[in-house]
Amino acid sequence: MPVRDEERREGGAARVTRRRARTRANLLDAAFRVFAAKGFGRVSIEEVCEAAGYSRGAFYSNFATLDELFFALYRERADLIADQVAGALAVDGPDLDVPAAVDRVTEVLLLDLDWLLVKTDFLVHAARDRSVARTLLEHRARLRAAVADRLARARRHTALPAVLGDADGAAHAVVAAYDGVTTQLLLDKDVDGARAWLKQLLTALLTGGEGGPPHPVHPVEPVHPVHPEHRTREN
Amino acid sequence: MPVRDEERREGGAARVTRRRARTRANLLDAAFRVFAAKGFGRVSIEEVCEAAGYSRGAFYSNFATLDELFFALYRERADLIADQVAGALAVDGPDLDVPAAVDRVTEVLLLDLDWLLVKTDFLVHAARDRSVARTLLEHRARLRAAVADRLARARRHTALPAVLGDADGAAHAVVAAYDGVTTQLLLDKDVDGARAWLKQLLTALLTGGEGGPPHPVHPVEPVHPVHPEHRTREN
DNA sequence: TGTATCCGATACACCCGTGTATCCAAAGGG
DNA sequence: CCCTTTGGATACACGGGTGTATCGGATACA
Repeated sequence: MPVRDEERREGGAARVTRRRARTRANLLDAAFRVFAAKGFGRVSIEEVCEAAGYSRGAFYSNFATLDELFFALYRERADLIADQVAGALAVDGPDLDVPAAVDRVTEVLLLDLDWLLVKTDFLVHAARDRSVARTLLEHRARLRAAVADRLARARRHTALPAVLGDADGAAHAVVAAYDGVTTQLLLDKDVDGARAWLKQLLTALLTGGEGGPPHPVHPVEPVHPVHPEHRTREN
Repeated sequence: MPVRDEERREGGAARVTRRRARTRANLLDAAFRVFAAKGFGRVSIEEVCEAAGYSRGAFYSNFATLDELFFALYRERADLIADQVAGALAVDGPDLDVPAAVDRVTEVLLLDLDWLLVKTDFLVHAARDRSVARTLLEHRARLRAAVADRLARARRHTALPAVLGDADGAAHAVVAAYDGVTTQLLLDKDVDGARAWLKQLLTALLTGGEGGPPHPVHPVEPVHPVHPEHRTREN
């Protein structure tokens, strides 16, 4: 039987490790592609292996189950994005330029449609598994905390609307807006529109209705004039 | 081979129909339960039939594929809810009491966690199928139109914040808020908290920061003091 | 370079779900 | 009340994915 990571040589680090790490990464990459294309629920272990150019032996040598791989995949990418967001929030000095920060964060969050697909699959998965849900909630809490922290430090400049409560409440609102825009984006696939719309929403929430965006892009538009193939006029 | 609905007797309506309608309804009901419990991706035709107390023959006599059933199921329930929302919006006279309407709509939208689960599954499904996505977008557009219409008629009383644009923009924002809150709700399962939070968000969006809710319930709370078994303190 | 170790490929047995074809019983019309 | 039509059950053949055990080649260290 293959050994997997548990209980390697006690003395020190594993011995081979290099090849192993590569194939593990390859499997994760392939899985991402396949999951994005067909959805977690419709994917078999074989498909992942085939896409990665390995046989099932390689898979079982690195993961016990497809769920485990999915979890690892999510963790990896989610951490990566969390870092990017943190970076986008940290650019300014000690004080915060809200609209600029909103722009930067929006850019990062709505970058890759495939990631949003996979992330949503993972949400659905977590919604039915308490332990998975817990870790997902922790991730979100971390992100939210970063936002809240940043908002709190900027508070003296632009006062937040009272209805949202403190900075933490505002951070919750930011996340909710992000999730809401994501949902729509998954359906109409209009990334640019979603970005514009998210910026607008965040501005509305954080400034309490003042300071509309410089570009009066058709605010919320049903029509999608952007690149993709053909679009329905009814969104 | 089973016949299915296509091309029944030309002269008039089908002949038996009664039994058929019952079993179809039963299948849909059972499917809803099973989908909610395990997720669309992890459900087989057999499981649905077993849950409904039928054999696979019954299924293939009523549906061609599991996707078809899923689609029918979604349509049915979504229409039902759309009606309820329309009802909740129509209660007031010609003019609108915004906070009251927000309460009623919130109550309807966040009623059944199982429905939210299934709905999200359907979203994931639609995100990868253009035609399915189109019909889902139409549903959403209808709902949004109802909201926008209602908001437009109430505009003279409470002016909407300018950043959102017209009533249609505001309606978009309402939907986004709903979706965002739903996402969080799927993870923490705190229906009451989600309701309160949605009300608050909508109020913030529609009144532009004025008129906080009468109950100063812990605005956005991480801690969930409500009924369910045991909760993590970190949400 | 030799060699012990590890990793991934291959082969096998198995189960589960699918789809179709056939058949029996229930339902409704006359 | 009979008889035609219809709906759902049963039987069958099949494909595909799973998990495990075994084996040969690659890899890192001395």
